[in-house]
Amino acid sequence: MKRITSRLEAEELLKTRGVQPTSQRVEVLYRLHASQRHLAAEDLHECLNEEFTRVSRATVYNTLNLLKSYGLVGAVLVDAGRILYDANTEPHYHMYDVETGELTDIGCGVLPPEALPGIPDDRLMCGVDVIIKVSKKRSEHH
Amino acid sequence: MKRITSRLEAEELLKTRGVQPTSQRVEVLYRLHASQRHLAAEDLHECLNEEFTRVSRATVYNTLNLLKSYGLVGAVLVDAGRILYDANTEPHYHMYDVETGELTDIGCGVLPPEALPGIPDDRLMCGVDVIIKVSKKRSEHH
DNA sequence: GTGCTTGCAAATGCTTTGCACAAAA
DNA sequence: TTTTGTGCAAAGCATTTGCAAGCAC
Repeated sequence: MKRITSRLEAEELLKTRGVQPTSQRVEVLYRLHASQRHLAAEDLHECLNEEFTRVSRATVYNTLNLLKSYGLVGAVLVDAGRILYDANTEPHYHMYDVETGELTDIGCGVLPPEALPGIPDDRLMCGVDVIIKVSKKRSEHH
Repeated sequence: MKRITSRLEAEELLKTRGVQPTSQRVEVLYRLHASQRHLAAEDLHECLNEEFTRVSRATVYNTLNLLKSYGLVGAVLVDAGRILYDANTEPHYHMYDVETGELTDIGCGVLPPEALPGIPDDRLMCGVDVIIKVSKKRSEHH
């Protein structure tokens, strides 16, 4: 995937998609790419206000929703009530470590999304979310 | 999949798994199977109190968590902050209609979970959640 | 000046928790 | 009697929303 490495690139990307590149949007998009990880809105809010920047919580949430609606970021659901955002917008899968909470990308090379089973003719696939849950040892009750 | 069709069967199932079959647990498990759909805790709470039964909200939530921890029900995340429960505990995928919110099971016949890509040697796969998002028409910005 | 953006604080919505009461082992 | 389960109301948390102030074109 093409990862953004500067604020300038982020700005360019926003422009080419017709999104007004405000400083907050540039910053959110840039930081998500820079982090190389999957971040919750709250993580981003913290990390943005650590340094110079000052972006409100509401703007972080709104910006992430906006970016998502333009397909500029991806969203992953692992826990209920917690959205993780992903700079990688190409089709791919996720590996979620149940014990550590670690979330890693897995390329979908060997298993392209088109290979997935039976979508009705009158529907268009508009995304596939795959989360492979793993752990070090099998969890068994008692 | 083996679908439970009576409260007696639900009770038996709980017993065989070592879960004390209280009337509330039997009822929750039975109703989830009977509904043939994916239900949120809130849906179940409503549907349980429509008829004779009287089960508190907390008990519905606690019971669903308990059943899930015993692998007796499955949980599906489509929206953030909303867990849908699934009587079908066999490996399978889900088709989620982005427009209607409809969630349908898809068998994983043509694509067994074991076929999924690169899980590290030191990890055991303990589940795969696949959600295929579909819509009638492709959503595009402007 | 008009229209989009931002920030704050309040509201929302789903889920969890603490604690007292009830039931079962 | 000791353990386990239930119900209520309150708390928790992530996210959304309403509205006023700020910017940009």
